[in-house]
Amino acid sequence: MATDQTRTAILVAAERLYAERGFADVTLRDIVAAADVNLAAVNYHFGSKDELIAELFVTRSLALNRERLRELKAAEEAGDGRAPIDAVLRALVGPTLRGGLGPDNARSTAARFMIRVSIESVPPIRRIRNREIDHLRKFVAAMRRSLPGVSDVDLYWGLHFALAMAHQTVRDSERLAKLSEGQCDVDDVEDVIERVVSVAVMALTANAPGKMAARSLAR
Amino acid sequence: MATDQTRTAILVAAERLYAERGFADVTLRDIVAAADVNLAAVNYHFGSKDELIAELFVTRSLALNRERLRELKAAEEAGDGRAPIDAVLRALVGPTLRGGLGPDNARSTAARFMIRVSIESVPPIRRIRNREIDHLRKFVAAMRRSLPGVSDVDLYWGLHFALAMAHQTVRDSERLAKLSEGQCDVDDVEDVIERVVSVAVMALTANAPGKMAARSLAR
DNA sequence: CATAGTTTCATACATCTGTTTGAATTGCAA
DNA sequence: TTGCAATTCAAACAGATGTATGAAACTATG
Repeated sequence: MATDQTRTAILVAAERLYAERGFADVTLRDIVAAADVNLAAVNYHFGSKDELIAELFVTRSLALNRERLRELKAAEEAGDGRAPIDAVLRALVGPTLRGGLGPDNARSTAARFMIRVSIESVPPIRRIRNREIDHLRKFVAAMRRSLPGVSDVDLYWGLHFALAMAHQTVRDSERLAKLSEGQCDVDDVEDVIERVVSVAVMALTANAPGKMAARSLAR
Repeated sequence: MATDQTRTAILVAAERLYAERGFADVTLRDIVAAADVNLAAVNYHFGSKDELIAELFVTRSLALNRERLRELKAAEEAGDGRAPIDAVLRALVGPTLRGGLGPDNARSTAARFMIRVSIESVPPIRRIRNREIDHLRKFVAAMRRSLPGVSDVDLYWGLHFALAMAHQTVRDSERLAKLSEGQCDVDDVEDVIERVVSVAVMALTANAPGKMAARSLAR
């Protein structure tokens, strides 16, 4: 039995390589070299390169969604089914940021792999990725419960912007670090989370009661 | 002379294909087929595939930066060297959003190409891309003039978030459209610009006077 | 120990990639 | 028209890539 040593070694090596260098220039031979297994092992255990990628993605995708929903549920239960909006947003962007930022050795390859996925959009994944919509809808619902006065359109935009900020921060934390010459500490993960969440909260609540408040300000 | 018909045809075809399908799976043969020229033409006119990509990127990058700075200058001149913050941000994200959104036939392939670049980070481009930092610094300076009370760190984060929202909106407007079942109209470009700008303005001004206002709210 | 099933391995295969080559064609000046 | 340089073209090249094959090695069960 041996717990599928080879299979596991391939999965680990592939995820690390994809996370580091992207899908474009990681070959099967790179993977098997890193995993120290035979070239044919990938096709034997997974069928094809695409199926290997798909399995990685499905696994990580489910794990990320599970973690998000776990945090959301905890927040909603603490508030009798209605979580404060910042808690909802924290459950949405927290897992991604926690995994993707921090000192190099602290970042999970899993999270960086997921970022790659969200960036490069390789064919075997594009098909699976539609399920993400259903997952996000659950957060829209939680946001609606939290902010009954806000229109759906604004909720969608708020969620969209929150994810945008979280993603871009993980994807290109290097540019921000360079631009700010180290003044923006992207390794202080909890601070980053609070920044993203607070901006998203403002976006959602600014024009909640009176509407048009901040919007007209920006005209 | 013939104004380099072949050269131009290649550039046009390559930009369109890269914008549509990304760098990963667009081959030289795809490009020459779309441009209706001989396979060897790319190497004859550009030297290599990488140099073709680099030329496209440099051209578009300069054009985008020029347009941003033009809008910034116009705004600052209108205000005696100090533009309101929303005008600065509009100059930053406007050109990108205007080119990358709107009905299909209105989107410039140039803008979509630039989005691809910002996503996929192919080697020949990664080297050139450092100049972007210098360009962004000019906007940080303008933001500092506009909001003298805001700390540099907050300015950097504000710029970062503004670009994040703009980019993600162009990159994945499809997901937002699907999620909202068409309720979020990403084709209304000016509305999108105002949304992005207004959120970024809030992020920058919320804790400007008293500090900690919104941050503590989100705790 | 023998045997059946699983897994590993070296190797080969077909295809696709960017690039090169050298001849053919074109455009234009003398 | 002639001659020369610039451009186009078909063809080939070398290298890399994902996959397939069939023999070898291993594992565990009877």
